[in-house]
Amino acid sequence: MSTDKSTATPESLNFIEEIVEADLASGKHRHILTRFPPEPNGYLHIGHAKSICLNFGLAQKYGGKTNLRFDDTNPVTEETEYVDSILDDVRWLGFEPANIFYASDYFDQLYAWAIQLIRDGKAYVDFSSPATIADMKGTPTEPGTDSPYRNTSPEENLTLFEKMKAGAFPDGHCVLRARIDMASPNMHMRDPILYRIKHAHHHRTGDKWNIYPMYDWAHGQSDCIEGITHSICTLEFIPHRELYNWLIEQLNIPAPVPHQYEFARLNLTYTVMSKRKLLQLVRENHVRGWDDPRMPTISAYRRKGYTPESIRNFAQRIGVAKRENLIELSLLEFFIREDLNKKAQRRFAVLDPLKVVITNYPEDQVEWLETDNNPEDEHAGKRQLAFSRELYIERDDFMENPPPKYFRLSPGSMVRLKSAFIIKCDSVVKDDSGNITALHCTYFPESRSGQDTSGLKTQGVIHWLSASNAKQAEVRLYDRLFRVEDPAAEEDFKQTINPDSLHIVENAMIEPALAEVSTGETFQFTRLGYFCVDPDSTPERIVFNRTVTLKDTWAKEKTKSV
RNA sequence: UGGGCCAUGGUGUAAUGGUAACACAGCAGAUUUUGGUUCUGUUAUUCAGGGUUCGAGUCCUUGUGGCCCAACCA
Repeated sequence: MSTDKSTATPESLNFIEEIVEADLASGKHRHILTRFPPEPNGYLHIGHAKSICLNFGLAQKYGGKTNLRFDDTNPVTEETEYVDSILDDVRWLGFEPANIFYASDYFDQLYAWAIQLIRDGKAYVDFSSPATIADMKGTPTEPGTDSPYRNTSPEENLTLFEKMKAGAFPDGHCVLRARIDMASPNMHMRDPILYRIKHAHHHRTGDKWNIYPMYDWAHGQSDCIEGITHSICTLEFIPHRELYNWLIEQLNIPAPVPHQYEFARLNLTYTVMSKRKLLQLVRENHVRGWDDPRMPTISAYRRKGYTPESIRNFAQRIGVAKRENLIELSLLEFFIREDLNKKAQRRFAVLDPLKVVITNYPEDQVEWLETDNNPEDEHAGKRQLAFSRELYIERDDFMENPPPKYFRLSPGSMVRLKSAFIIKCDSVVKDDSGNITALHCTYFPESRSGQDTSGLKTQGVIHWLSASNAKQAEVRLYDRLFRVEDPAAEEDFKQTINPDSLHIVENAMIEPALAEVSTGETFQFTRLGYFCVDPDSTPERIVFNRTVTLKDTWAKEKTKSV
């Protein structure tokens, strides 16, 4: 459904769309081909979602295609488990790659090209130690120095490289370097390493290779092989672009060659996004796994109850630019509320039950009252709610000494039980320690929802459950994982972990209608928030995750008065 | 401090030399049998100095500030 707004306002393009349109208009490219190139060494996060939406979105908008390419050039960090999860996540977001490729598909071609470079005197085998190579690299303000191996003849280099490939040398014994410029102001041009020796098992090529290409010697070349037109990556790769272009030039690839463009990665408040930090959270058990709903991974958002639409809308809204940014989490939450408000059926659940006895209601009577499944969706239908003498309400929907503007129950006050009756609180029942254990109320039979002739008015409307009909469930309430807006900026981000990021309600009360649900189903618990059925659920025990709370202006009001 | 990238409300993103706009957040109100939703109103922005121009967020220049680059990671 396209709104008038999107078509009426003149369309503004992000800088990459402008480039694409210019390239299409000039005839440089007839079709575009983008790629999403994750390294399969971890789970995808919301920052990757931005890149996925950008790359696939561009292709959809301009009639092109997008490849998924696993950048698997480092066998010691990469695993098939990650490959599978990445593909799942891309598809869940709603995108289907035109092709699924692996950088390792191109190892033979890369090797052949390396030989070409050596023959042309543009690459050499260096036996210097890692420390020596680092020393010779110089510093950003001082030029580097030439390696003693820099002028080895192409013939000898060919032999040496052959031996590297054949496994004649142990790990780290030597490397293949491009012969460029040890005095370049760009550190990446100071004879970068192209191949290193790793006698490691690769998740796809097995034990075939003893040498593996570095990122710079795989990425642009893979782009060439696939015919990528626009190779889009994040800002920190800007210094690599000169090398990206240089390596392509040396290979005499026919035009048009791919071009690298860079955009600013996504940062979210109260979130860390680096794979290293996320891995740490998992390894050190600060969370229950990669898909723990407190994580910013795509699989975690899915488990938490986020929809693909909400994430795509979010990605669209935050835009694409080259400026460092820190997006407020509230924007992401806005999009999931917006989506779920239209889609999620409403149900009653009481997380912290307080018993209410309707003293003027017959002991054994149960009546069924009708309520909307979703007031935002006329096609969502209705359901029946059991009403009886003993009910549960939310404990914080009652206050013995209410502050001003408190619309809920308090001694002597009245409140509407949603879709049911108005009740009045007559007395409070306490145990020996003074804890409130129940409320005695009376109801007004003529105030029945939809046929109210009582003439009574209440400001407050609360949800409730018939005690004898309610079932139990586990409900997991999540809060932000970090206490500070930008945990990555801290000396130690783990010091800012929020100790209360997970609150488990073992015995929440739910409508009987919620007893039969399946994993992934999403509901709005009226007045509480959106909740999603967790895969930990069993037929005996349903587990819900809170996706996001509802906006709560009363909570805000409370903090104001304090 | 060698090189590079960037600078617009609280947060993001537009405005392509011609009235600084959109979304979120905030605030106020209306509606509401969810303190939800919806609707209305509202606060608040061009890093600084100089220059070009009838006119500059935009072009030039000098500063300032932030980020990136010295992994056999990607």
